[in-house]
Amino acid sequence: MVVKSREREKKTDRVFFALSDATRRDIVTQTLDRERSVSELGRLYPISLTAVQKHVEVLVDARLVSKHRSGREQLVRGEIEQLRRAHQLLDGLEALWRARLERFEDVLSETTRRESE
Amino acid sequence: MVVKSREREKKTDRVFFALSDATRRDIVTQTLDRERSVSELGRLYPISLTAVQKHVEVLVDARLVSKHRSGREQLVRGEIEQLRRAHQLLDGLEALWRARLERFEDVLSETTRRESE
DNA sequence: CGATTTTACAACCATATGGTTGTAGGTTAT
DNA sequence: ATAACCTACAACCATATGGTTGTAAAATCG
Repeated sequence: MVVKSREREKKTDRVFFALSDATRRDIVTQTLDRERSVSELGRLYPISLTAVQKHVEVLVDARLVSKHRSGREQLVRGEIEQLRRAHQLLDGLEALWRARLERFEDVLSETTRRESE
Repeated sequence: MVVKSREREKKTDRVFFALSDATRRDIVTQTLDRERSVSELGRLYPISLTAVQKHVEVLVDARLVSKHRSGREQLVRGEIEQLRRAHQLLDGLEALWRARLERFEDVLSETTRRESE
């Protein structure tokens, strides 16, 4: 049985929500490739550094990136685990759809068989 | 080259945003399995029917479900295409991460080779 | 026909979101 | 040392979100 604790659902909410903004998706892209400082990220987008900082915080809360300080810089690194969870969730939904498709195909072949009798 | 039109990005925003709410994810689950009327969905959750209607609208805008009228009922059906797009986007991100991992492993094996010399 | 079901939609409300500017405190470089 | 750089955070603002209740109009049932 699939367990859906409220806590787990909220975590999933945060992951999908974090990915629902193009700037944040790009930050994930950049930081999965290699670590970037917050100010480096700030130079990539036409918004204030504060806005970028907030986007990074949303991603940290969703565990899609992690931060660690190095001198005066805060380095951001993309993390894979929650992406995998989201991936699995989508897999589950697609499996449901395939099951529906198969039932539909069964009915169709039944009908075809009867028609050819 | 990956083309990122603003229109496409907004579409992606809507898909991930629609999936960032547990009730909406459940509606997708239910309607991928089989069609459900809006009122039928309304009975599944501890919120008003109006709230459920709004959730369905968000999902329709994201093209994660479609609606068609049958008599007085509005039937909702889960759609697979946008789920697949989201799936592919996650695949792309995971591929980036794997590339980073491989570069890291290369450096590591270089180091190991030198150490054993 | 009259009652019930199902949907639609407006109006309202509290809170969240995504952006801004301004202030300030560490860290590094010249 | 002092200037430049990087980050943190408060305060503010407009709009979006997720919920509510209430009203009303089709469609179906008995």
